Amino acid sequence: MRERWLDELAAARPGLDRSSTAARVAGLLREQITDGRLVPGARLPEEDLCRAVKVSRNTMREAFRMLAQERLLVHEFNRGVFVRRVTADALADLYRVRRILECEGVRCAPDAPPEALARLEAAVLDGERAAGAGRWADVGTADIRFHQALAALVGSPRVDEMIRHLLAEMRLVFHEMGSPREFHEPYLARNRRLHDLMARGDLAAAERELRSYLDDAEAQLTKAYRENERL
Amino acid sequence: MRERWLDELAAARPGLDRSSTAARVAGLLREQITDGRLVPGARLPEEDLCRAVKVSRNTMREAFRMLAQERLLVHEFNRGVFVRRVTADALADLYRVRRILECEGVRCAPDAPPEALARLEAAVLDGERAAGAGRWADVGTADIRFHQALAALVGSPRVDEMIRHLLAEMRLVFHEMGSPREFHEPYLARNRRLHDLMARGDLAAAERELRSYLDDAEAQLTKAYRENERL
DNA sequence: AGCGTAGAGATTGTTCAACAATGGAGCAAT
DNA sequence: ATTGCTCCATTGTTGAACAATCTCTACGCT
Repeated sequence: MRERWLDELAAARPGLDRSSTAARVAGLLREQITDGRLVPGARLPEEDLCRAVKVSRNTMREAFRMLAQERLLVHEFNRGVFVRRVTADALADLYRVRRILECEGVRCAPDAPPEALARLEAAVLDGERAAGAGRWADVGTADIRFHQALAALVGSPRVDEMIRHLLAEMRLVFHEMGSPREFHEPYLARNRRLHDLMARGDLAAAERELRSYLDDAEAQLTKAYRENERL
Repeated sequence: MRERWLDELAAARPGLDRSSTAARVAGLLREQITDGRLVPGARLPEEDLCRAVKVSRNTMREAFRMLAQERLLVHEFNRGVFVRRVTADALADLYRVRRILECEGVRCAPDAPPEALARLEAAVLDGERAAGAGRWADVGTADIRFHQALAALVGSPRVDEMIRHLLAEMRLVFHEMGSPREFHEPYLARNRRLHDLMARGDLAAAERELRSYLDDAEAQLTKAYRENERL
């Protein structure tokens, strides 16, 4: 192989690449959504946002498209864009795919580079620290980073992107039902156990644990959903 | 349950929903790309296309964005949009994800509805018919439909969408190296064998066959790629 | 010849203003 | 209460304009 460092430079280029204003606007909105300041179901009127961010309608619509593709927004023709409301069906599908990708991550753990495993442990530690300090929102963030690191063990850029979008949607689900504390707390210990099983190399047990973890979380969220739907 | 037929109507709605012109334009371009009339690497100048399709630049750019999100086009800032060239690395990643999704499809076969399995067999038959008639392009189409049906066994809308995009990219790969005949012919029999193994219920053997199938196809394409790269 | 520079021309990025098309709210009539 | 109608706000789409950036050519230098 010739000039490996050239490839590394080429790979780092898009990071330094200046982004279009639409992308930056999309970033702003994404932040508002994942932080929960824009609640699911909320409508985003073009003109109001244009005035707020001081961009033209075209670029705003461009930003909308991006976020719609990420499934954070839904675009209803001739009606406008809304923050996505994840239905119970979509939630089930979300977990179906999470099971596939994250379990594959567990199976790939032996072949994964050490940094990838280190990120996994870092996420566990971050979660534990945040819980100790009572920062429950950060516990949620660490949990998401944990599962992201899990899927990243596959070592596939595509899988990375999929799981990133998936977990961004999970944030929508969390915001739609509030109460970060009760929900995230019990999963802290399970993240830790899962990580330890993998570190020990017991992949079969790790996969079982992960499956049961996801089953429980899905059941809990689905139950909460059904109750919410009564409103 | 009350008013079941209402839900069915609601489910059928998006089909009748008229689409934006941007979406239709994107459809046109998508067809040109997957049919190979637009070769990978080709540049798509905004104004030329606007004049050809008689839409404004804004809507054309909107169409571009959709296809860029599907990875059929790449959008280089201040340089324009191009038909995607799949690199060797991207090809490897493509197969990595195909292995994950399609193998999962095999494992889900027992729980899949009969229609889904029927579509699988239909794709096999279509391929065999097309091969008998010497329509090699159609053989390729049937092959893609076969693998799409395979992943569809998972029964997940998300997986369906992923595999659809993945296989659309595979078309790009095929077009970049031409010669549909030699490439698709040997896989006809393997599709048939794979289907029969699954119909017989021997999932373990089916998964082994699928993995070897994908390994061989990837190796063959990668080899062709390395040779092409010398140009 | 090889290399860096400068400027012209072309293409893209972004904005703006306008009009058509559509959806939703209110109101009248039955 | 439901239907049919009108009016208004919002979105869909267009076309033109200007700024920013790239590409290419020509030029001058060593």
